[in-house]
Amino acid sequence: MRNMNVFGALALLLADEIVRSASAQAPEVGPASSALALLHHEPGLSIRKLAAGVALSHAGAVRLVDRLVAEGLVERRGHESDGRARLLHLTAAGETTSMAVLQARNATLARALTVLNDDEVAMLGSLSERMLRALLGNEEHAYRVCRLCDYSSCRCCPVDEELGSREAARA
Amino acid sequence: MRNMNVFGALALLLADEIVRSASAQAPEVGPASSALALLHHEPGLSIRKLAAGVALSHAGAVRLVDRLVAEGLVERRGHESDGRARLLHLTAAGETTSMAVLQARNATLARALTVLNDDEVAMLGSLSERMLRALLGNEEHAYRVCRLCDYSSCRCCPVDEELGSREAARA
DNA sequence: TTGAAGTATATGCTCGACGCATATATTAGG
DNA sequence: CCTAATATATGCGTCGAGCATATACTTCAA
Repeated sequence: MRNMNVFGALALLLADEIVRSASAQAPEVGPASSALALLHHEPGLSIRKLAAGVALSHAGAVRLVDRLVAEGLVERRGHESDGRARLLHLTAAGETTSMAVLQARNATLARALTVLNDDEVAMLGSLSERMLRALLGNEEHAYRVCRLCDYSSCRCCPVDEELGSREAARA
Repeated sequence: MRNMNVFGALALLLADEIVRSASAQAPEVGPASSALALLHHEPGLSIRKLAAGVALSHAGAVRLVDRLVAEGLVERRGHESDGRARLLHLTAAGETTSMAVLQARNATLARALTVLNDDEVAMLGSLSERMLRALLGNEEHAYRVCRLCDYSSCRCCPVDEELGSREAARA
């Protein structure tokens, strides 16, 4: 019970600090930093998917993109075959800001792990991966979970693997 | 690097789910659930301390308490010697709601730990405690970190211990 | 080919939570 | 007592969010 409480408190502390440090690099607090990170990972995202990834209503996502476009960080491009769709892309400035967001998140996590040695980090990673896989929901949920992840440094993302293996299990 | 990413994603997932499940028991989303949990742990809290605990401005905390009072969950009592201060207390209904909030948080955490055996939970707790102590800031920060903790089931709270040992080290 | 239903995005409107600055009440110190 | 400090409350404006609806486009069927 005490272990559970301690772990829960750490999760809250870390998540707060991750979100805080990440959004300090974005033009506004809230979901903007997640949006920039998601667009870095998956350029050409639609508004709908973005809305799911940042846990906003569709209208909220439209307004968020409006603001990011006004800031010069994002641009709406037309879809070549579907005239309704807009492909969201980061501008050069958006890429820079997005990298700063990811960097801030990584620094926060790295700071937390400094008190552990390599073996302990590996152990923590292993335990975390099992919990992560067990708690993972559908694809929309996966978007939200990885909304601030640094994909470029995450080989064999367990979230993707887990979704893939479930898909395979259904066949 | 992969371990770090996985751990960070898990922290985000867990914190989101903890906050979501806890605030589902409160009359509104946002800091209300934290306020109820904090008041359960420390009856007679002042508005100022509450504001720090839920990361709100002073004015925001006043309005939050206004709403909780209107819901019949909290009451403002006068301080016996200081006429300025108000002692915040949970009503009977507030206690009930607060217990539901803590219960929801505990259930979420328990669900995450089901994939680990006892030894692994102990290991996770040990690693978490070291990170928690290292990342802990001042007393206000401690209030925020423990804002959803179930103190009644957390013997020897490492946050209190850590703050105490630092105090002792200064003497 | 045309019309209805479905999908993707955008907007009008309103609400409500928040913060800043300020006001009120009370205490403490000189 | 008078001033400064402390604890709480309020006037006011801002802004992000959601609901409902509008617009644009695609798909499918008759």
